[in-house]
Amino acid sequence: MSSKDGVGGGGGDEAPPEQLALIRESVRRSRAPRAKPRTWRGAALAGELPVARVLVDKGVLHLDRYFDYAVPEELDEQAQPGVRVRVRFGAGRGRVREGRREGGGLIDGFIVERRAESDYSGPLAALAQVVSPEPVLGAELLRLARAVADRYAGSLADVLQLAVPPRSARAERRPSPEPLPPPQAPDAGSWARYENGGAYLEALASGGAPRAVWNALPGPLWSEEIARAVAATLASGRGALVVVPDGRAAARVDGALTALLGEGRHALLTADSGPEKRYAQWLAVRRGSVRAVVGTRAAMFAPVRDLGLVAVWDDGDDSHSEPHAPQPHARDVLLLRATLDRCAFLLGGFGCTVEAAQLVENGWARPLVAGREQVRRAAPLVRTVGDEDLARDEAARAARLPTLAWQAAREGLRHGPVLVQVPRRGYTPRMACAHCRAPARCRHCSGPLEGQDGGVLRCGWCGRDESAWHCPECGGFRLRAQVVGARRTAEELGRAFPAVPVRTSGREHLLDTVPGTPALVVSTPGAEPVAEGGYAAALLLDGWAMLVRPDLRAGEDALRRWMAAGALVRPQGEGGTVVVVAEPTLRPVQALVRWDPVGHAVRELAERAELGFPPVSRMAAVSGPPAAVTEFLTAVEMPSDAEVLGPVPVPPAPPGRPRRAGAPPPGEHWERALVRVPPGSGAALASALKTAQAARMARGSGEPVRVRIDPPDIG
DNA sequence: AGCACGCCGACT
DNA sequence: GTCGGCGTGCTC
Repeated sequence: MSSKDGVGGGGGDEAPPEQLALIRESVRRSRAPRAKPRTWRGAALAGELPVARVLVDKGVLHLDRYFDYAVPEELDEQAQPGVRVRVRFGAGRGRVREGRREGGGLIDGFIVERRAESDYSGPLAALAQVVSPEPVLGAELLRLARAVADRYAGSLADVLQLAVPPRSARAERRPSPEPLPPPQAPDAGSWARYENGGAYLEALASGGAPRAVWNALPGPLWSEEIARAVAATLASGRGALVVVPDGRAAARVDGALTALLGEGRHALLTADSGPEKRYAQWLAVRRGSVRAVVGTRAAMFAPVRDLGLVAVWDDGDDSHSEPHAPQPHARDVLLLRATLDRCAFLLGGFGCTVEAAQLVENGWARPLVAGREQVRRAAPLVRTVGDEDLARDEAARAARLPTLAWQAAREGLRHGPVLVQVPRRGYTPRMACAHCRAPARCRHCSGPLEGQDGGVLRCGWCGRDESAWHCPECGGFRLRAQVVGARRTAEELGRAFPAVPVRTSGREHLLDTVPGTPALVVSTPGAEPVAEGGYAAALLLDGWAMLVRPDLRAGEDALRRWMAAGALVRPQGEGGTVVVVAEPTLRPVQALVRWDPVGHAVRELAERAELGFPPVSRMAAVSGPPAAVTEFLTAVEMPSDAEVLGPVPVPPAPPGRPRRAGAPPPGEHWERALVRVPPGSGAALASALKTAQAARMARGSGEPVRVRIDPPDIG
């Protein structure tokens, strides 16, 4: 602001449009049932549809509704539905100073509609500014965001923050490329290996909306198969959207799409590109220049024109879960999109989540699977090393590597690279009973006990020393380190096979691919590089450690990670072998041996239905200080069939790692209650929680509680 | 969250 | 009278 603007306050012609005088008194007296935007003196308003319905960009729940603003004549043309605007939004009826009304500060928003009248019975403030004429929030995206907000008991503004990227003026100025005409429909290619693969592609190409849960055969062809599904959809004249868990998977699908369709027909939306480039890509999609998108979870909202197909790859990967409020899951967002847009749906992976099995079970989607013969042809041979084998195995106790694994590695190294999967450190509790392998927990806070240099145990959460541990399960008093990290495993293997190069891939040092020459590749789950020509063998070490987590998903998750590694191994017919160090009687281990993730998920689903666990019933977690949680729960008008479990104390967050939403701040005691409803009452539960939360926020009373629909980590 | 409104007690 | 305490409720 220059100094001359500050004196006298008489901006005259140059006054911004919102600073128009309001005859305040007359408005207050009359309380007309319909606000006429004409209550603004001297304001020349838009001739037609002078009211703009605006979504104010504040995430707070009690502001989760639209506000009407008057459209000044000079903004008439630009103030179209979907554009970003700035409006005055503030308390009370505003101060009137020097004949000029000043509301609160300027805040951002989106125009959602232009109307002839407002049903607000008060004077309307005028739009302050149209930020840009680019209509970024279309009707379909708005409808989707609304559905996601409802489903997750969150606010529309929060969802839009995830769905609409921040503006970059430079990216908007750049014209998007001319759209290319639809490509030819591809042939079935490797989809022919699946029972209904060809039919699925044909349905896509002819404009249909088939919904499928696809259990992908092991091997590298999955990304090409996704590309074919996209191409078939494009051939029908519609758009397609693919969401994958990480940048590496996105790059693979991107490569497959480029190979199949050439450049220019699809956009890659990942976090790797900077904000400006990202927005430019997003705009190209919104403008219809690009009809297909592949990306990581933020791409789930990509405004693809005339959507014909949504696809998710590996929905069990937790990076599909958005960490920002209201924490929607890509699978469920795409499920909503498929329903709202009546488009095709493809949920694929090497494993099979319980949610995926449920979609098939309740008839919403159909299975897209290969026959057993094809599975046998593509899958590696899986062998197990259980406790009995280990007990007999003197060598294993000395070198930590069971004889069978040793042999498989040596044999494999004669033909190519060998993958060694080691659970990530910190993924599991660190010490366990040497006898029954129950994780050793702190008797005060249930945190994981860690070995100290001096031999004394210390709790990883509360820091208390433990000098007299004994196992509460079996009474044993000897401990063993649970998991040996990737680095030490690599060192040990390096000594064991001195002639072979050892490479490691982990969160820090991600290897993308390794050559097909003999090498030991030590990797944590999810970081496995792809080997040229496939691995000759894979050793899945400390498999039991992945299964002892006190989590509903431990079994499903372990199986998913094993299968992801096993899928990189050559087929059995080419000598591909997987050795998993885990009890062969356990259900996930058996499913791996038979390479039958769907059967595992179906059985798991039946069990969850029986026990009333998600996803068969819907759950919500309410966490916060004990008094606040109790108070909140009594305030919620629960659906009649809701059931409250708990509350129980929430263990404090492990120090060092960033605190997750739902965990108490350091030094505070929190509790968490779970609310459970049977199938069909999920929407009612979300709505009840949202209403109660809104009322609570509006009053600003007491300490805040956190509400999360579908909490991922219920023990 | 801010912030104004308004209904009560103590003051010039 | 009227100044200002903070409890309540609104924000177009």
